[in-house]
Amino acid sequence: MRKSKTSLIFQAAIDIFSEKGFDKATMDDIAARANVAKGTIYYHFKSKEELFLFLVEEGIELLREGVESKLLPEMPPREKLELIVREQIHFFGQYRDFCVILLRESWGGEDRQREFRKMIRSYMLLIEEVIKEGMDTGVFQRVNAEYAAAGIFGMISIAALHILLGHAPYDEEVLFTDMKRMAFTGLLTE
Amino acid sequence: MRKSKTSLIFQAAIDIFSEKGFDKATMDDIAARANVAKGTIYYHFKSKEELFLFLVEEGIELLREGVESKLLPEMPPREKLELIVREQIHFFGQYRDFCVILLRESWGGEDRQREFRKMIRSYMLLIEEVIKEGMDTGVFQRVNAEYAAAGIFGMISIAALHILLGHAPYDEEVLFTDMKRMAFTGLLTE
Amino acid sequence: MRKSKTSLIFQAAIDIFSEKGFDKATMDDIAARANVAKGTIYYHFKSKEELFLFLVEEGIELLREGVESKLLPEMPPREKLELIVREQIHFFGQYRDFCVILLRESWGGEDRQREFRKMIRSYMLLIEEVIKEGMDTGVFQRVNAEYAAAGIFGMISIAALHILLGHAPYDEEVLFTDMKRMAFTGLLTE
Amino acid sequence: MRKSKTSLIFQAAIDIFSEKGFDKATMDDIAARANVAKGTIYYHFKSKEELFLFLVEEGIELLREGVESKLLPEMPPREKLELIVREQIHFFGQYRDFCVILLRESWGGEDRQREFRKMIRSYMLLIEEVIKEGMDTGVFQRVNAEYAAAGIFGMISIAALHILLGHAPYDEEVLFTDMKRMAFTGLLTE
DNA sequence: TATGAATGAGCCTTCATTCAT
DNA sequence: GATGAATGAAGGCTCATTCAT
Repeated sequence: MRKSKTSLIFQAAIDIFSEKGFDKATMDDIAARANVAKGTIYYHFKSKEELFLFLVEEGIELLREGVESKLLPEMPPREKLELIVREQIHFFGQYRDFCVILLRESWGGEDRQREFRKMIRSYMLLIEEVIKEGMDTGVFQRVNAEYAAAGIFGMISIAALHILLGHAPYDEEVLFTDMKRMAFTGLLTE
Repeated sequence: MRKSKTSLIFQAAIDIFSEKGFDKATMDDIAARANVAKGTIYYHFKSKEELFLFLVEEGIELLREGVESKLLPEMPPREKLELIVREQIHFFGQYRDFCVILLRESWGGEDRQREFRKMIRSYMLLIEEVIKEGMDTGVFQRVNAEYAAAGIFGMISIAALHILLGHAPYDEEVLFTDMKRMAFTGLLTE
Repeated sequence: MRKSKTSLIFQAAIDIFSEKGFDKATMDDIAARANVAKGTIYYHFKSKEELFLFLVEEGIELLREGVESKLLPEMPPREKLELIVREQIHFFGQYRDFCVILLRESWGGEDRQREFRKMIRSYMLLIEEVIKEGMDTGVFQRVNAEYAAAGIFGMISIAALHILLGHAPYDEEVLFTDMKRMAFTGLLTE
Repeated sequence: MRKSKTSLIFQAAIDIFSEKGFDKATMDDIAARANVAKGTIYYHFKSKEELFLFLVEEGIELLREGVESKLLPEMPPREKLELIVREQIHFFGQYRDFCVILLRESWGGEDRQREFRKMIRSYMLLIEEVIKEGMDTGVFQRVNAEYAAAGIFGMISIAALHILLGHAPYDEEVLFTDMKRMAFTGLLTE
């Protein structure tokens, strides 16, 4: 038996939570998927809430670190932003279910939701820094960097989910081309 | 007695659903907020699900019609898109709670969620049409209009929500300026 | 408008109660079937219980009076019993739904159920009297007349319902022949 | 702790269901009677319906098997029928509450009721077989065996219940004597 | 470590009954 | 006489959590 119980549960939780969302998912579901007794989950995680929080934390960290590790200091801002766009699109394709969770569970006034937004914010900050750098070096126009970062994150996220949850195949290349164009030059020809 | 029970319930439902989300909201909550007996809700709406669906339908319709009625056929596409950006930003400020609901409950595989995405799609189509018109007349670059529409909708939505749920005041003018710039010319100075 | 509201409700109640039984039937069902407002029922009957009681009373009275009026004093007991058997079989065929109600709602410790059994007992007494008369004149064997009356009532009732609720057609003639034989000579050939 | 929770619940369910009938009985009632939490019932039985079905299944099986196991192939049909009459009377005395349930809940068009009638039919078939055997060997008169079986079952059932729910004591011996006489020779002296 | 039986608070929904019109 | 909107008590069922083993 290679897998520890903890990671079995973790994997099962991702499956179930993304399939059903936080509220509709039950600990029974997760236990069954992980092939452990329900009590065992409580041995490894304090509560449903904690399990969920842990899971989302890991997910966002995966996205943030994945992008951050590829952002080399010497890259020009333009290249950095291009990389972010590409990576986020790729991440959404790869972790579709997690992304559904993220977009679903981050809005509202509960502590958990505030917590999630904080995590997302830590990712947005990456974008924000790049935008600021670009503005400072004169390659980017002057905008409110926070708004712009949120906008770019949202643009990619919603477009990606729109496709992933629709019927069309998820063509990363086309999506990347269009999202890059929108972010860089906008729609106007002139 | 000015207010009909139905509209009392309707208002209370918006409050509660946006505060707690569909699953956590209870019919008791809504009844209490509306100052009616729980049974009264069921006299006017068949179920929690139906009440919710009705509410979201109305909300999206309000957004869509509000925008559509202002889009005059003779406007140039550029002006149309500008109007859309402005209106959507205004709508989010005005119906913050409803918008939280919308962004929260539209992702996932349940029928209800699929239904919501269809409604959102009907709004996105407005944007899509304008983009297509712009591409045809040569003022907009050639992109996948569906992706672009989803992207613009997402950009505005997430940026708006980001502010609305944060601590800063919701400055529509600034947000409008930046979102318009992003949509039209993108970030690059050149 | 020939029909009084009262009788409209009465008819609807028979339909609904026999279709669904006392507990599953709702006042809404009955009101809808009778094409009156729900409040109207309460104008004519004090409660669901009372409506039901009234209805069962009428039904049993119909059976009892129907039989009693045909039992002429000068008939020999044997002929009387034969008539009872025939009439009860006919009644079950004609008022199948009501008979279902009767057999369904008469057993248990509630007041209503006790009341129903009293009504049934008033019918059984007809049978009991005939049996006693037959024993007195020597044409019937000596048995506990009360038990025998209950037995005959049950034999016909259950056999009739068995057929009526099964798939076979309700052949009154065959049933009558067999029930009469069982009651008069039993199964033994000798 | 001798009693398993399951059998505690089972016993409580018999009590409550026979006291109040299927519809009026509540899971709260049963839980209270069994001294378990309501959730515990649902841990052992999927639903109220299933609990009830299980209970009735067991009961009829008890009756059927009890009788069947005593019916030796070499017995003459007359002796077999006598045994059936005796056993059924005994069973009704012993499981009065269950018998109330049975007679109460078997009539109507719901699936559950149809299911119950099927179970009862399996018992009636025992009687039917004996009657057919008797007709074949010439000791019983020729009748519709199905009707006759239903009739005998009903005769005993209703007579037994009539006594059990009345005020008189349940004298099995007298009842047996009379029911046997009715089944074998009928009421006529000649 | 791991289990799974047991718990009980909480939720959606139904429906007999009332009452202002 | 008649209506139907409104009520609120009650019931079936779910599920996160606990705990004895």
